[in-house]
Amino acid sequence: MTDFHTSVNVYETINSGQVFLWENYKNTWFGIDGHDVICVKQEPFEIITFSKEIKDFFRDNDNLKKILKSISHDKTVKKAIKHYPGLRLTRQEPFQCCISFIVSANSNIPNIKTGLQKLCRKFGTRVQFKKREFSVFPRPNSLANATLHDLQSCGLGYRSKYVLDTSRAIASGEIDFDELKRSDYQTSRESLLKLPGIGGKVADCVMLFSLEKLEAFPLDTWITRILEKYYPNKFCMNKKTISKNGYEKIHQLILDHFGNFAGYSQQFLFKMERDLNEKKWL
DNA sequence: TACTAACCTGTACG
DNA sequence: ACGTACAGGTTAG
Repeated sequence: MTDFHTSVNVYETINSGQVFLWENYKNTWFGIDGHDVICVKQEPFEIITFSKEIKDFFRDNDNLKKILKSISHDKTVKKAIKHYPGLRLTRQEPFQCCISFIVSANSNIPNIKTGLQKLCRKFGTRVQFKKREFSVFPRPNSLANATLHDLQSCGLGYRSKYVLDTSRAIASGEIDFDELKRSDYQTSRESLLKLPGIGGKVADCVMLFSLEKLEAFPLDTWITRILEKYYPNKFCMNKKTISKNGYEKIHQLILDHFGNFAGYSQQFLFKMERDLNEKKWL
């Protein structure tokens, strides 16, 4: 806890596929987190929010020592941790996280970022912070009352309909993120899967990055590739696309191997393999 | 139940 | 140049 700030690597964490609405100016990172803006400096470490709220966006209260020990059960994870010792999971505002990963489906990071920025500029309120102007993320109501046409104009493609209908479900109270935070993994997952545009992978992202479910392990194309490459035959990843039932079966095997903090191991593995393949971040 | 194609939209390759 | 493939998946059949 006391030496946390010297151990987190802001650059690595921002550039690990968890967040999209972050910009770097000189030695400072600015990020949109729901209706708030966060400003982070690495050296010396400093984190300030527009709302003046204290946020542990980098999850400084996690017992990292215990968690890293818990997930260090094979040489691949150990290597990834050694390579990215400052990589952390983030604790994000759930609505933005939810919409972000719906938008991320079958897309790429530059596209996702552009689409989300357009959403903010069109539907979010503008604020001044540190002599800069930001458009924060729209509230559920704003998107729920948007027209499909306006969402389309943000370049979201066929995901526009998903964003609209999911926003409506959240604005109406049909889905309550605070409740999902208190629920267990399975209950939370089943609720999320009812929303349009949310399948197993997106549900895991939302749960891992914003609903306190550290056992969530998003199974995307990269992780699938990683499991085939480094854990041959261990997780039965012989298929190109994972069926709904297959997803749950594999997740159980994942928990058996990586443990209850499997989500952390996913982040280290994902970061390592994407860098190895020189994929773009923010 | 298990598997496939279709899907908006940029951008990276050939 | 200009077409084609592909990108953090989900959904409808």
